Amino acid sequence: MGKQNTTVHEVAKRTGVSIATVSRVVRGVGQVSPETRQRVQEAIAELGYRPSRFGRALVERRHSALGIVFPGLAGPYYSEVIQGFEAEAVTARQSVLIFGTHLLEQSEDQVLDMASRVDGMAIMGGTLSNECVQTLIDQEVPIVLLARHPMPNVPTVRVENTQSTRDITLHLLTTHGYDPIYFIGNPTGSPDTTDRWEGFVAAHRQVGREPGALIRVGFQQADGVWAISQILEAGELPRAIVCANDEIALGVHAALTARGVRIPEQVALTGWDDIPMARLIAPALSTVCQPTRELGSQTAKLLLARIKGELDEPPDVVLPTEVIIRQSCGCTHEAATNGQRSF
Amino acid sequence: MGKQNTTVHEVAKRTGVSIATVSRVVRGVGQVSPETRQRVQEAIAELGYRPSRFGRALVERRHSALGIVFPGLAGPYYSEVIQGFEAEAVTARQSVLIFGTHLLEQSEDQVLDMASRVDGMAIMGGTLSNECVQTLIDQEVPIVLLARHPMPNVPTVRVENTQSTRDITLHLLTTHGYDPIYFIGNPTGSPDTTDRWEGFVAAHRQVGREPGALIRVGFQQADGVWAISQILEAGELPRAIVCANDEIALGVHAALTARGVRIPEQVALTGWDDIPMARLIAPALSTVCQPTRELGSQTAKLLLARIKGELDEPPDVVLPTEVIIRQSCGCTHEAATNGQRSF
DNA sequence: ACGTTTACTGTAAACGTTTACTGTAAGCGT
DNA sequence: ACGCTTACAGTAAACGTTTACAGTAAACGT
Repeated sequence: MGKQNTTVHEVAKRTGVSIATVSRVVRGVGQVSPETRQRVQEAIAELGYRPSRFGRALVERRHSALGIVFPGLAGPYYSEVIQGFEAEAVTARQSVLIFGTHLLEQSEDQVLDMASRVDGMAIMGGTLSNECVQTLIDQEVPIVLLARHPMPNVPTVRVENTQSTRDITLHLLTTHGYDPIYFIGNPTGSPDTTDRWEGFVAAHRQVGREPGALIRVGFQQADGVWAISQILEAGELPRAIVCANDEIALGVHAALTARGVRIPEQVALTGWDDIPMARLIAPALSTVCQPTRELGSQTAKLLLARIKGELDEPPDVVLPTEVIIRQSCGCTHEAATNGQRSF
Repeated sequence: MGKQNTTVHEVAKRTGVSIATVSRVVRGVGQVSPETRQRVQEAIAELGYRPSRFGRALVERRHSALGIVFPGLAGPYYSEVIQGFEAEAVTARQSVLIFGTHLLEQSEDQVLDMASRVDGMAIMGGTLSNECVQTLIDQEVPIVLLARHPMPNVPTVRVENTQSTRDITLHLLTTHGYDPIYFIGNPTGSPDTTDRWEGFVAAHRQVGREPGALIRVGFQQADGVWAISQILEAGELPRAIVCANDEIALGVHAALTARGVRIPEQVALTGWDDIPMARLIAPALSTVCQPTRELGSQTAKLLLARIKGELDEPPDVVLPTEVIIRQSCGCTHEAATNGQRSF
């Protein structure tokens, strides 16, 4: 709204009716005679009138907008989740305000600011400190946690991480007999990764082995490359690598390929997310598929219900994931399967 | 703001002062005796009062927020631009509302909606139809175009595309003598790509040759993979490939490597953007570096000036780019240079 | 002692909507 | 002709701020 020039009053004066009538025409409610409606609509068109969000929001006491705060990392995963969220919001005639923290610490103020522009917000992953989330709760901002560990009395939507990562790690350990297996990712960087690391450890315990080394890096392709250089600098390559997500795995794949290391003959590899590129590299990446889009849409649904006050007992929705076996783990093309559903 | 319970009135009543005084304390302007200030601040803390955006925005007639609409594609380029934009906005104490169109057509309504929540907006690339932009202009929404061809009377920020793409193409054509050279990307998909394709064609004309084939695909890694399968299906590989961006080049790189095609011995390759992964693949990617972050920050600066009405003649800012020669074009490590600045 | 400045605080009018309530005239059944 | 319903339209009071203006008391200079 550039200048916000025209108001109901001007439309009313021009048409010779009261502002109440104009308001009724604009919103299509109440009773207005066809000819009056017609005249008002003409005046609206001529003057280019658009109702001010200010006035409307003030009296309606709501913004008709949802917020989502996410780490702001590039990559198809985040993009997909947000699309799912938006799609659901749009059908409920709500706008979506996106805020990417870029993993910066000083973003608390900005989050609070966003809270004053929306009717409720979704908080994705470990983007915000628990104190910050608590502040939001104290201010009675309706929130739902997305891909984050639940907090008391807050609805949560996430995917099953531990069991599926345990399964895929067990696949490497027992089906293929690999040893040692490294984990690349930062378990303290996101709740999802925390759980995946836990699954990785659980698999090793289950077969009575010590978990392999943890290479603690970020979430992007470049981090995967960096991890490999770290590993090589430190000594030998492991027999297999479990990556916290596909982006890292893509970086690892590129780095290993660049150095002539053969996957999976020398080093086997798995990812997480099943992004489009996963099936396009050679060998195709064994990974875990999560319902990314549904994650977003479920979150939006819950948030909308929360705002309406329809949520009695805040649920902790855990969506199922699926281990996808391709070739990077060492399976042959024929053996590859899209089966094992976790949770 | 969940319930937006407390108002100035309650704080005022509790403290025994008028709402004007409360307002003065909150905003830190005007004269208030230290002890009154103290009492008011205590009441504010106790009641957890936070001023309502509604009321404030209504009387101040501004949102204190900037909007940015972008394609919503995954990848570090967009992420960087937005970070630059946000950084600048934050220093001007403005919030940023992000809207990703996801290249969907039906987004006009949502853009208009966003326009009613911000004081001005940046429009990135070919995300919006010209009609839609014109609607915004007609509604006197302050806008600035980002990585898009200028429109009359609208400030624009973009980077130099044509000349640098011509330069890097000429490098392949003359320094290396490659022929034929293909172009992978969609010239109608974004204004940047339009200009890059133009530079590609210009280079060929300049040496009296016909431009090689255009493989029209999207902007992501998967599109690069797909392009290679298309090319192979159609017949021979070209001697070199110019990609519209680094993401595509990464996909092409992965696809060629997977098929055992040697880069640059059999097929040389260049990208655009100089994303972090560009230098990390083997051979390192020759590309064009653009000041991504500055693109975002300049845009925000211009937008802020535009909103304040400080912009007399809307400028068309074109930021310089730089050809980065690494090894994927066929240069040896020694020959690699970070020199040739375009524009 | 008196006018003038100074420091502080309050009153009330915006800002642009929505909406409960009231008013008016026409239509209708008897 | 009379009362009752119905369809339409207007009045005015919110909603939660900011801010121009006015008011009051103390301090100060002469």
